[in-house]
Amino acid sequence: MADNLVIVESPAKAKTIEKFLGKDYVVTSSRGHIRDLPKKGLGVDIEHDFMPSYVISSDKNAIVSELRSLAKKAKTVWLASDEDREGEAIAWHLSEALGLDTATTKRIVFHEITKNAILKAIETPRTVNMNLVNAQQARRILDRLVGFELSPLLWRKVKPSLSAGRVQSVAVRLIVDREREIINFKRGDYFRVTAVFSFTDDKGRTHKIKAELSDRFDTEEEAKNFLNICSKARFSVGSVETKPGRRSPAAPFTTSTLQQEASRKLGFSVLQTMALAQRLYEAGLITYMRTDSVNLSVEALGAIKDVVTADYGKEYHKQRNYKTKSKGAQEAHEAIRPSYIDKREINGTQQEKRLYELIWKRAVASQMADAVMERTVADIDVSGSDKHFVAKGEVVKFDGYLKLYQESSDDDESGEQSSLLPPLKQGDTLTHTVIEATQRPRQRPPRYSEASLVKHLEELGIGRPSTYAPTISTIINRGYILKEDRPGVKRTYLKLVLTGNKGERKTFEENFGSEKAKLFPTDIGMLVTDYLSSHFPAILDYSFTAKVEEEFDHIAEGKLSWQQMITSFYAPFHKGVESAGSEEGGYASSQQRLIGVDPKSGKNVYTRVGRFGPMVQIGENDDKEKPRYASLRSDQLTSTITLDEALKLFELPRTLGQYEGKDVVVGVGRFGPYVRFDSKFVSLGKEDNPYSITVERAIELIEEKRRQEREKLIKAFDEDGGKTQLLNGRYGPYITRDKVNYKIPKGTDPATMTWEKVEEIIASQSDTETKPKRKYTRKK
DNA sequence: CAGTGAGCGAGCTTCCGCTTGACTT
Repeated sequence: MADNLVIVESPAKAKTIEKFLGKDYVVTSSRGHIRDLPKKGLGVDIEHDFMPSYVISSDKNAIVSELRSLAKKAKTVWLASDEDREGEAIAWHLSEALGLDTATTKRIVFHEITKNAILKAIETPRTVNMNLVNAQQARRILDRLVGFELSPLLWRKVKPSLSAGRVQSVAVRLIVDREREIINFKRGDYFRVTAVFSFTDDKGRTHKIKAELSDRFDTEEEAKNFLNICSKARFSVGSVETKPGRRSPAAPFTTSTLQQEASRKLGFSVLQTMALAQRLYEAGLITYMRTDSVNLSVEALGAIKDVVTADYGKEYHKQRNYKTKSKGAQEAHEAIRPSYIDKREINGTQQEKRLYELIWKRAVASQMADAVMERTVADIDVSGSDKHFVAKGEVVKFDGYLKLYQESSDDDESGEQSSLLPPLKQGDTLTHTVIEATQRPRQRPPRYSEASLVKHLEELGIGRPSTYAPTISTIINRGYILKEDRPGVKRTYLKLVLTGNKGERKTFEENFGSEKAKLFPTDIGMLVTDYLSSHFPAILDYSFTAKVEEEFDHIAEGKLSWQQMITSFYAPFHKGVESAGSEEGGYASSQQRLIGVDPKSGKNVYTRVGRFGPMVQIGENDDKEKPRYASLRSDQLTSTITLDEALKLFELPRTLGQYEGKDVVVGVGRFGPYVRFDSKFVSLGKEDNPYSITVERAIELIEEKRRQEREKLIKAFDEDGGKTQLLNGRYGPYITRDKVNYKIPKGTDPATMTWEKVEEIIASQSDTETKPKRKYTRKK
């Protein structure tokens, strides 16, 4: 038996380290935190200095007992969790749970998994730093207090099962604030003027030069006037300026930048990126994927230098050390990079390969030379006008890192690639081939994508690499935001074209404002944000996390006690919760908004978020005749819905016609649009619209459902009078008996299934009573 | 399960941050 037990956080890491350390060391992992506040209840004693009660997490019992027995056998236990606040707390919880003496147990840290780093760490152990642990406790307890006092307030005031927290509530607020900016954005158009000139040089060669007017016009009139001037104008080069330029590569990936680039370049969702990266990590192909560090190990720097020098030459290599810019970074790991730089390609799925390639290129390019260019700007004067055109040219003198990799940006609207300009000099005259004034819409603020939200959260220091993806899932699951595609609208626009001295006015049509996988707030998200912002402005403040982080730092430095910090936070906070809870007037609801008059009844039409969500109402609340109500669709907002859209909601449910002597009715229910026929429901397909669906299509859906029902039963077993059945379900064939379903093991053909085989399957799946079988909870 | 637009019945929901499996009805 080995004398030494080393405990790290991740099993994959344990495997690697064990190889470095040799026979005397057993390396194992805690798999993250092992103890925490209880899942239910506050778990913090408010009356007694906020004393927390920790319990072994339910899914960690087996790991903890295994660690206990290993620890007992070892002479020395080395706590090697990550070098940050959370890692320090894990080390402390481990020593508590394993019955080790915190004051003497060896604590080691390293922020790269290389042999040198590990051996050095073993030579220089310390003990658990309780100041750092206390900073973590303060973080944990503050989050618990905020989350578990605000959430119940929302259950009472808005809706059950909602949640609020230091991170998620601010994330929602970002999206709500952005949507309001978009709603309040003043639409408008401008005219952008572009030109193609032709120029004949000394040697008689003709060149085409693209240029854009330095000013934009607000109205068609102004644009037209300018083109009129152009039709008679002379064009001459006013000035030519050539400047050298440089571009440097981006730092190697952190979690956040990986998520952004994988989203922009590969179209992956944040969740998808993390799942793929996890697989690459577990396969030993990349370093740890949840990191905020841009640092590369000395060994990696050397390996990259070798690759760059061999493949591109010495002049393409430049060693760089990057510094993190993000607030609150804790840098317990390296940047995300390939484990072996010389491994160009990997085996795996297409997606894994693409993500690996991205990581490889980014890491290698980060150690390459700047790209050097020459930028030329020529001003082209227009006689009879004080405005001028600008032509830009750029020549890459040395491509440097661009040979391998170029970072993309969120707003890739820059359009044309600039290229070389012909040799112009001051006073040269040009003739215009064509000049166009194109009507463009003014650009509104962009909606967030998952990745750009992560970027913004990181800039504000809110959330950590391990929580970006789960935070997005949470606010979607709570119904605060939606991730959606929106089709956009048809827009007609003008183009004034001047060819020679002949002017034309043309109309074009384009699809405008379509969105792909963007984040939209729901009415509930907006309501909850407004409610929390008005009652708890400090917590919804974008800088709240940054402020408390400062105090956590003081605790970590031993300058402030965690109880002191929590006490001064909690007193005013809790008072706010109490006073909000005792406020008169039941539920928080949004203001009623009058959107118009119903032409049929002459009554007012209002929108509002009510007890059951966003709705439209025709008629007054205190009318003798009860108002009519309809719920909004999930992609509509009470603040932006138009009268026409609102009235349309009252058209459902509607009867399409008759089939087999019975009514065919279409409506929208809890599970989306449906057709009701003979008291049975059939969901509409994705391509069907309940407002325009024909009776023929509805019948088609009904018949399709009937066919499925007919084919549902594969076999009923006579052995127990048909109680046990083989059925065709949504996920393929399965066995059912007494309302409990059993899956069929892979490689078993359901058609030839025997009674014995069925018994065997049921027996094998019944004794593993790890999780309760599906419960049927019906609300009435 | 397939709208509702209260007023007596239960008990639950929830935070953030560390980490991986178990397991899809």
